[in-house]
Amino acid sequence: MPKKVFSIKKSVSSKKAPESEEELFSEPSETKKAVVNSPSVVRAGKRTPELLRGFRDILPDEQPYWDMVRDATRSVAEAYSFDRIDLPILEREELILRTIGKQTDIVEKEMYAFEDQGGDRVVLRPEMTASAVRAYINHGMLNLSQPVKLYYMGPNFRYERPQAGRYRQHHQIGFEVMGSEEPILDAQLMVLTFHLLKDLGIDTVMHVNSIGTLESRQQYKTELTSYYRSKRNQICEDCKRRLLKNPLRLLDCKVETCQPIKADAPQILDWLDEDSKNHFMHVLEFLDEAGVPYTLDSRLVRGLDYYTRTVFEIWAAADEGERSQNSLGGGGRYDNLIEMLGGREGTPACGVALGMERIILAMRELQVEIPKHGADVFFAQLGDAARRQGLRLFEECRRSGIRIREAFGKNALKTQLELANKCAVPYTLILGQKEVLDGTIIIRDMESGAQEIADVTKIVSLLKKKLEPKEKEEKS
RNA sequence: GCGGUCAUGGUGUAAUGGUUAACACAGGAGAUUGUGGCUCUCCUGAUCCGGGUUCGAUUCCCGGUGAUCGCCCCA
Repeated sequence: MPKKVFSIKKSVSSKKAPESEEELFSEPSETKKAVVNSPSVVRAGKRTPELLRGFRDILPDEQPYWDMVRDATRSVAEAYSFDRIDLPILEREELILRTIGKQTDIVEKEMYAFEDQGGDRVVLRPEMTASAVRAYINHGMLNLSQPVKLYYMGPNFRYERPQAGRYRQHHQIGFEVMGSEEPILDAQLMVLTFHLLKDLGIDTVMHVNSIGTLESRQQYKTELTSYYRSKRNQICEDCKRRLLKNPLRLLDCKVETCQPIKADAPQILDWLDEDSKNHFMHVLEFLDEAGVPYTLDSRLVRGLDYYTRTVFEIWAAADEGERSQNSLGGGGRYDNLIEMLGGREGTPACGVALGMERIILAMRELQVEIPKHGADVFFAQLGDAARRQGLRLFEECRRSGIRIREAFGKNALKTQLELANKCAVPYTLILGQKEVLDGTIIIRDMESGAQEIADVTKIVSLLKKKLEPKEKEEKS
């Protein structure tokens, strides 16, 4: 339930009697006058609504980073034979409840869930694996050649306390492989993740673990729980809670006093069933072969209930050893999920999800160079006649592949040349009244300042000729 | 959800219980209405919101909101 209906309310004193808001919207002329005369209320009407907490605008400045991440993702996905899928942002609440596990924080307190006008319980998706699996089942993808490999990018929503690299709306990149339990596929996910991030200038280390099947994990949980029960009076409050709610999370505790207890706790690897153990060993072998740096992390568990066997997290190598909170991504195998959602029984799958904001944060910290979109030519115009021709001339250039910039919004030639300078173009075209009458145009070499007058009808081919040698230089 | 720190133009900083809240960058206009990279002039533009203390609050106090860090959790 939304707590506040009108954002205006914030600017009006929230402590005033509730009538004050009534006054704003109701008629009585005397009180209305009084209210309108009060400066704070007058301003309140004009106040710009603020961004919702944990939400943000991605401004033009930052877009080059996003473009770079998206481009790299597409190219890696294509290379590894993943097909793009776009999934809806709104899903049935049931889908998420059956997927993530009702006990998790995500479901218990972080979901944007509500009833729509038709009475359906819906949620803004908190993650995308559930949707991908649903789509796999809905569209009968089990009839395709297996495994089905899908990738996607898009926003997710979690009502959490915002922090650096953590937002209520955040974006994820995901890769899912459905319909095969070959350990090489688990490894491939990690390999492609490693290389994707490397392409983006981030060196990473994979943290890997196996949490076995549901059955073997259950046995381990029992063991772990009884171990911690015996130490119950020595552990922190959070751990006491975890003990009841989510025992595997005990292994995540960072409290000093819990560390020795944690160190002696039973290890999940000792409780794996034979098949899982085998599977895991193969995964590690493949990783070794692929040269992906990883560390075995027997305390890595992952938050979502649907994981089985392989689980992993990706950390920036620069963050190793530091207590940076944010992994760049994580994933694992979910061999039961497809069946749990009504798909064919025993259909195995695995996947990985990466946080785009976190990737970009890491890129900024590492000062990764962003490729700039250069320009070849700037078009400067003077006077109405020139502008009229300008639109057509501009389009002609664009069509023939010349990267051209303009500033039709400016009049002064001086200003336009300043902008041309900022664009770092080698040439500027100057079209004024005189040139329009003569059917000519000026080409200015921005480096030397030399100008020549050209026939306006031949300008495109002339420019291309001038630009050619420069392109060759750039390539060599 | 809990705890710490913080909040001044678009950005980065300064200052103050008392007249026009300063500076840099960015933005806009201009330096004989047709020429950039240097320079100069002018302009736009801010004390997060609400309440309290006070003759007077941007400054002090309280509350809210937001950001940030840690915890929880997670991408």
